[in-house]
Amino acid sequence: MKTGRKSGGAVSLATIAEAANVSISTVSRIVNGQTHRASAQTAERVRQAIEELGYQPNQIGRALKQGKTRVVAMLTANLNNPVMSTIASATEAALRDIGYVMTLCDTHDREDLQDEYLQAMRAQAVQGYILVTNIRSPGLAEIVARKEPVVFACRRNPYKPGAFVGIDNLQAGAAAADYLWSHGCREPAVVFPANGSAVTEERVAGFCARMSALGVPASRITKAAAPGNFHLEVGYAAARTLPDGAPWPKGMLCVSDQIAYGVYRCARERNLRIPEDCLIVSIDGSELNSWIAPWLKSIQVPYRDFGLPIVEQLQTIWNGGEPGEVILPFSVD
Amino acid sequence: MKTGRKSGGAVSLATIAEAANVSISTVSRIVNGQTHRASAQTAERVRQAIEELGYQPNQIGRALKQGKTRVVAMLTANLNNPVMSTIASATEAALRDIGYVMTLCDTHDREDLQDEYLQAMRAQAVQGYILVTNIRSPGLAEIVARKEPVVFACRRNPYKPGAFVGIDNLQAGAAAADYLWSHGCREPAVVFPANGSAVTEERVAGFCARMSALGVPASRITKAAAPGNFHLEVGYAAARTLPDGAPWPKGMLCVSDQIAYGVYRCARERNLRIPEDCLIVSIDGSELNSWIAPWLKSIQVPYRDFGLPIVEQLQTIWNGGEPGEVILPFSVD
DNA sequence: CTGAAAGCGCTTACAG
DNA sequence: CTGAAAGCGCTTACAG
Repeated sequence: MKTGRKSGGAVSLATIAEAANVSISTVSRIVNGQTHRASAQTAERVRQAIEELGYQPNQIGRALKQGKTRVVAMLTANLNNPVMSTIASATEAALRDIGYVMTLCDTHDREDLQDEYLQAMRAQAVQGYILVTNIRSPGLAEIVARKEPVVFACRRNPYKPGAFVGIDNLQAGAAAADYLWSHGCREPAVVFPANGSAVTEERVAGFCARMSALGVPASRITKAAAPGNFHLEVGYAAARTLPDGAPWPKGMLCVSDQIAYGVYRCARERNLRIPEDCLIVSIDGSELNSWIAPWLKSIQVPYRDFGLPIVEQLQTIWNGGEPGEVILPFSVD
Repeated sequence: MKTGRKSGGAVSLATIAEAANVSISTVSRIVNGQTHRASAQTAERVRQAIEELGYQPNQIGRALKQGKTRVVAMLTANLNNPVMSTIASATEAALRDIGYVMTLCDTHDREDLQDEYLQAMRAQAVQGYILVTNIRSPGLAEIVARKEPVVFACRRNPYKPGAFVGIDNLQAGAAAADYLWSHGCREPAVVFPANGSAVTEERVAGFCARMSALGVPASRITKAAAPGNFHLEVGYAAARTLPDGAPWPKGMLCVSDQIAYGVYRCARERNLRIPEDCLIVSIDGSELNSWIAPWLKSIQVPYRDFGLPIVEQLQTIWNGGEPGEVILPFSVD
């Protein structure tokens, strides 16, 4: 009886087959749970060999044959933003539950990096793409045109309607307006990125529309904006456009938590007390706020709950279905 | 002349070979840059076909043949911790620069999840593992025993010496002691996880040793600890063990930024002013501090610089070398 | 119940 | 300079 194992070689189906004195086909079937297609004896012998030799199926071989890698790529604009890392870890857990692995790429909001990763992931033959806060890019356009399975989170597919998980940003902006209004604020400000995405634009629009409905015309809303991709710096720079010396508006919407943090820094530099001098509302609801940003009122977006619907959308696409939009509820308190 | 492409099939080497009327071998060589091994004409014809048909090499086929996937797995305890996400994004960039892809897994500091991911990554035939803040687990012990390429960051390999990237935690603790001492603190406190890792233990030990050398005996150092994995909550719970009503120590080392945030919450609840009532020093130096935690003095660990040495260690291992420890400098201001 | 064979996409001696 | 062939580890009709 041979040792059943080439020295140095990894443990493969062939190793097990030899050890258990059966064909590769038989081992394969048993490994894949088609245990009833073999005699109890054979199955047992194979199981023993697997146990003894510590066999684990090589997914590369499997992937090549089946054309399915069980790998999904997530591209995100900035891992250091808690919004992204929360979505990432939630999605990863949901994928793991269905036996998939997630590869995570940080595009730094750069078109060239987004395309580079898209291409690298394609070369890895991933089975799907998840774009969290995408930007337009030739590579993305191509992926969409090729009808690859792709789900968008936070920001919609910029090229055509399709799978999306997010919140109603207009409503979130409106909720911020309600909150400030109910706290007596009649001349609010709104802080946002000058060259912002649809997301921030909608939040601003929803805010202004609701304020208007409440009797506060757009002319009485101070707009503070600044260019840039990184919201911390955008918030800071935007706040600095408010006249120094003059009092700030009594209430303010910052379109993201990070923007609010940036504004806070500026407020500190100007010796303003938050929230006494200016009530700041933002949208995101990062977990960290309750620990170190108690001065911030942040509308909670359930990013942790994005994972499941994202994966469900992916499955819908894989099954040939037509994915739609999943709009999750935010909460104000 | 045929169309050169099976309908529905993906573009493979064979597609290109047929289109350019050469053998698969030839296309393969050209794709891999062995362009001098073909005539200029042939090379040109192949290049054209590749261009026209949009061919991209399938890494799965390549991986199966070569036994190299160009994928590396990173396992991290908690993606939501900025420390981890910073290391992750830095490492990913460094890997990308050498043509590798990184898969990121969040173990939530759980032994079972760590092992599950280790196994999944092995099945994906990754070429190496990077463990950021590992914990002991049977699967990890096995990986180490099998001598798989593995690099540890922050926490050392618990099973034997080897590749490691981190800082000198004893010295960092000592630096914190110096800082508090130089600010007049003679009866400090130290806050840490009760069942902490070697990292936090060393920081505490370094702190106490230096304090002792400065003439502050261990008996005059208040120890506040609490169990748990999540430092925010650990810090909060530990701070609550300090007697309410009584004044806090004038200075305090929190072994991580997150611990400090937890302590801060408790301080707020007790109407203490930070840093006026208690000067808090921590170790990590997260970027966010300057924005929303100006009250915190944090010793900076250059997590962003971990990426390169981590990748270099991996390369050393791949090349059969003996990796050592890379100890990076922290900075106090 | 079981096995031989083809083939997924690629690389790599080897032969010409 | 170029191609035929073997083989990486797996799955899957197909035949017995």
